[in-house]
Amino acid sequence: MIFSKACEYGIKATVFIAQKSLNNERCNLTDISDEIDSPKAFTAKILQKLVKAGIVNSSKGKLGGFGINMKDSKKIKLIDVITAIDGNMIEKTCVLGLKKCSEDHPCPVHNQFKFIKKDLLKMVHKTTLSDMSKSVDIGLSCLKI
Amino acid sequence: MIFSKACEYGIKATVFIAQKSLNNERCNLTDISDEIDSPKAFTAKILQKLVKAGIVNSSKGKLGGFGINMKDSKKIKLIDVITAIDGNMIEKTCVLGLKKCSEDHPCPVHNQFKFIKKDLLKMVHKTTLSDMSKSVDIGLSCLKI
DNA sequence: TTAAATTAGGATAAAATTATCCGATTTATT
DNA sequence: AATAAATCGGATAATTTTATCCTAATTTAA
Ligand code: SF4
Ligand code: SF4
Repeated sequence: MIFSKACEYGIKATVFIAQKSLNNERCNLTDISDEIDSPKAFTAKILQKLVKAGIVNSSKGKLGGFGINMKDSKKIKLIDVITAIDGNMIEKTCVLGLKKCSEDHPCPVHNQFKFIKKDLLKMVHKTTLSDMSKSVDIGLSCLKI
Repeated sequence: MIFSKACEYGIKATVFIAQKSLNNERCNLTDISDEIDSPKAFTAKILQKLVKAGIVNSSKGKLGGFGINMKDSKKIKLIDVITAIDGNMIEKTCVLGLKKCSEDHPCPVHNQFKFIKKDLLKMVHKTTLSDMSKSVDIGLSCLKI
């Protein structure tokens, strides 16, 4: 609901990598899928997308793994991760999925729903990777179970 | 996003049937899938669910079709239609899909998201079939294109 | 230089969702 | 009674999403 499974994993993975990067630790695929409780091979595919989108960096070989630039994690917003994986459908698609959606061509729930959508978009544009990873780091929130 | 395709069709179909019932007209499958622009056979399956859930009534044979009791349409809420088709996942599942979700076991976006979820639930519990169908009936909203 | 550990990427499989098909049943009309 | 129009319901197909497998390429360390 709202996000695809791939996107859920992507968000959790990104937050976990960012959290590790807080303490200058790199992490590998096994760490990640263990910590966020996700299928390993599938998570690998998602990480590739995030690397291509420039959200996380990766390195091969022994001591390789994934990381996120500390400076970046303050600039990267939740919406960036979502867009990298699910595309921009969160911006354009909506409850009843009309082809054409606007104020003068609304579906029967548009006026009720538009405020919720606005809040949702505001939230994902505001929340940073840094916010989320710090919250996990100090034990205020969890990534699995 | 948010609702499955089946649920989108279900909501639109229900609203259309309710609108027709406003003018004491019954409608058949062909009318419905034409008016909401949905695949006919798939829509038939969804209508069966709605009939079983007691949201719409159906009759077979010539002059058969679907209808909604006028009195009912004031009592039937959007949440009832959603639950009939998608089950109650809208109530229990959430953005990052943790297995256990609560105030003392939150994911990193729980505190931002909980208000949005609350608003969404409030909305679907408040909005009636009558509200939606009247809005379509007087041309304030549309079910396709 | 060899071995081990890692990401990258293509091919494929499994599962879930969406969609179609067809025969059975019901009902009104002729 | 026959016919036509409608829903019902089971079987199946197509598509999309989720998940796995395997090989290649890269990098470190022994
Ligand atoms: S709520 Fe508004 S934007 Fe969303 S589908 Fe309905 S008309 Fe379109
Ligand atoms: S937002 Fe709250 S309820 Fe939803 S997955 Fe996160 S912790 Fe669970």
